Amino acid sequence: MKTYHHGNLKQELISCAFRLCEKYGYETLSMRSIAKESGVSQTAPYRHFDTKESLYASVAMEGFKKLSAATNLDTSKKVTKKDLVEKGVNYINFGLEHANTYDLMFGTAVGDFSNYPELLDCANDTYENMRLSFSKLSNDPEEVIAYKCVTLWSMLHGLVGILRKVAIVDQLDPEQSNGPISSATIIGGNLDFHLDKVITGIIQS
Amino acid sequence: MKTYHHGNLKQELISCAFRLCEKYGYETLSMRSIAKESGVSQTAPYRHFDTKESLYASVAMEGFKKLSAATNLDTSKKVTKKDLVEKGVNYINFGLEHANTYDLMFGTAVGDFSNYPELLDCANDTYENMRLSFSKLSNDPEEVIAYKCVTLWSMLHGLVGILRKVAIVDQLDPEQSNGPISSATIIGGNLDFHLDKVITGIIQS
DNA sequence: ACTATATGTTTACAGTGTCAACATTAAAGT
DNA sequence: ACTTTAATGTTGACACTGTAAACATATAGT
Repeated sequence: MKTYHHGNLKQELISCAFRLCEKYGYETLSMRSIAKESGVSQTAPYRHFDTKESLYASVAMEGFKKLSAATNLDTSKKVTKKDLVEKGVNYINFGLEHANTYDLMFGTAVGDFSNYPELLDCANDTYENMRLSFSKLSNDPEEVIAYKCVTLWSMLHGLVGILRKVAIVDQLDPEQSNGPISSATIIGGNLDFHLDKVITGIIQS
Repeated sequence: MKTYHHGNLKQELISCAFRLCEKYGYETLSMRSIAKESGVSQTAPYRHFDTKESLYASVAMEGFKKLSAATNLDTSKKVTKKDLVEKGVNYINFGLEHANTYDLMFGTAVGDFSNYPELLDCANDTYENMRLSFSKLSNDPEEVIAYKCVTLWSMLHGLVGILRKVAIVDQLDPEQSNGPISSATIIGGNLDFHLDKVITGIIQS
């Protein structure tokens, strides 16, 4: 049966947008297409989202929740280097497997997170957990922990970028051995090993 | 005097787009506005660029040229750690000062660089120079050098991201001392120091 | 039951990328 | 030098976009 009021449109729009984003990238998203996909009139979404950006913000938030779920450690228990490496691998994999969503989360689609406090909270959650993890791992003073967090997160975030678009290197000539070496060749099959090395370095720094 | 044929429209369009991109971000760019700004009809750009993306590609290329100019070392001379740090600082500063252009270069605006070989070359130039720099600095085998490059570039690229949008941390509660520490506080005023530490770590790895 | 509010629809507007048809000029071939 | 051709420009059109305004209907609070 079809009612005038949808009942759960907001959530439907978000998950619909999320789905489309994952598949085709956020740049191809349109308010109208999402509305149509949700079986509702073109402008219905505007009862729930002031602007397209605010829809983006909601989708990004979903992304951060999933990212947190994949990377957050249980900081009430003991934390080991191995834990960190494992979660680091998860981070990279999230970035690669949900590339389109990752772009939405870390790109320019949502201009200023502080306009969306809930999004800001979710986004911070990842960092905060990382901070706690590091503080469980050692007795470093606060600034050192912050330094290590920033370093690790930069590393992970940068690596996702490099391994994708910035993997210019791979596009060059993957088989030619005298050219620059493919980052995927180095890292691709050895992500664990690579991250272990990187994280070890950070911990000891 | 005003001639029917512009004479140098292609270059004009690129530099016009570049200017507008720097100021307002690539997302606000439109073919039509660029055409108008260049004093030419709406569809004139299509004589020089098949699609908007291909204009983006040209603008991104300009960006990579400037980035290279700011970061590339003279690899015919001796290379020191200090050189690397200096260029690393330049990289970060480029990312922060030309944030909008940086987004265009490393975001999703240009889907696949391999469709624009010249762009690909320019983009690779940065990495290639970094590779040469590292190889001048030590006698590491090729894979190790590649590893170090990837690590450093990830670090730099990630740091730019973190220090901008991803500086969620800073947006939280900048003055509250028990909250997460501001990445800008840690890094902002001490970029040289931070990078020195990071690069030292990478070199020794 | 009555009213206010939340949630939907229709219609409309200005702006977008891009295509097709046409106009003008510069370049190339004779 | 004259003609043909290709390069470069303009006009007009189309389907699509974000989003505002006016209107319709259902739900919640009194």
